[in-house]
Amino acid sequence: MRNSRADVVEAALRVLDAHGLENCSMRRVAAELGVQPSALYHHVPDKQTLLALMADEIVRGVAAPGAVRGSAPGATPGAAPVAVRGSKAGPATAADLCRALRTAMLGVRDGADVVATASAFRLGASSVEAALAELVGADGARTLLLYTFGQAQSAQTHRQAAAFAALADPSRVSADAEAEAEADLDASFDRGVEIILAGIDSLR
Amino acid sequence: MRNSRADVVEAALRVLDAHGLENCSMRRVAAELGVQPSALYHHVPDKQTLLALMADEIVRGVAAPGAVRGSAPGATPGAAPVAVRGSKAGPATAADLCRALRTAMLGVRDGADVVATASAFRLGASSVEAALAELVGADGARTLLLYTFGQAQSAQTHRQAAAFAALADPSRVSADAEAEAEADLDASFDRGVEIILAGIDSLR
DNA sequence: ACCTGAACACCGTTCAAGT
DNA sequence: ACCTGAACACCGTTCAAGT
Repeated sequence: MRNSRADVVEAALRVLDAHGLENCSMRRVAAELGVQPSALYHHVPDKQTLLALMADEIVRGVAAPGAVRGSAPGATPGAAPVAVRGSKAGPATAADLCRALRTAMLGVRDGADVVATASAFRLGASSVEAALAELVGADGARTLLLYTFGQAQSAQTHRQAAAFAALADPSRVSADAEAEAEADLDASFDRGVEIILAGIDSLR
Repeated sequence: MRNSRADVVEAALRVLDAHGLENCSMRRVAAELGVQPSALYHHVPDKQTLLALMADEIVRGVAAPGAVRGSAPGATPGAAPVAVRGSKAGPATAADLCRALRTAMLGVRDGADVVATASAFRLGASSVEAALAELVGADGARTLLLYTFGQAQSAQTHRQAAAFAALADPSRVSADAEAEAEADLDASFDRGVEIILAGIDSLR
């Protein structure tokens, strides 16, 4: 047995993070595994399904202080495992969950696009939605979730544009300015979450 | 003079609406115009730019009860012109603007994806953002806008999944059920906007 | 079960050349 | 200015055949 489905998803995430969604082709994933393109179709029916599996992997582990779904204790092979802030079995807040989801999506190149495209209809991030719903109700959960998607996508697109601009003109790009822009994006996200939470409270 | 840049954008939007983003290739757009693929590069530097122009066209006219930017009075050739509700020169509310933006994106197949991908960094929908900011402030505007993006994308993805399911099994799909699902999505969107507006008010 | 090799019908983009 | 024709380096997916 040479490769498993998990190997394929892992390799695909490596290619995604290194080369972006645009260049994350079946052929490149196959090359990453040292295998012919056609071999992938033994593990996965098509590219769309592979993208959905990648999205699941990116988002996996976000909604879980204690009650995870199906992950073996030691084996977390995919993207960086994201811990919910203050995850000492303490009750995570809705804001924590949203931040963790955002961090997970921003942790892989084009991760927000992959998750937004693949997961919105097939659930995917639905364990997060369920956790949020328990804290703030169904409507609030959905609002927070969709805002988080939109903001992550926007932040990631901004990031790429900045990277592209830096490539074209490296004259006046400091690491400081980059970090500052990133901090602005983070702060903007937090303010949005604050607004939504205030709205949920005031309508309760 | 055979074709203008506007002709190319128009043709591309026709192909998009008919065949979806996945099949909206430069070669198909060229075929739609009865021209060789290479001819497009006389009007547009690359596909990414064409997508950005399409996004602008989809969103054009949304933020405009009176003060439009650059559209000649009679000529609106692109996608369906979207009027803001109660657009009798009356002051559009923030909710109206968000609904109009959503309607514009949902009006073209995969429109939300095109706008979200192409416009987030290059502004694009920024005239809408400016109009919203005047009504609810910068943070509120951004929150509403990103929520609207996320919700429209999710709604559109749902729609496609439903269409796909109907193709696979047309046995029990009523037009009623379809309309009902659509109405649910609309209502869910409105509740999200309500929450955000309440949050903006309560933090003011 | 897992993979190779070859093929099919496509892509975006470039570039010389025509009118 | 606008377009053609040909080419280059790619795609996703299928399918017979190997082990």
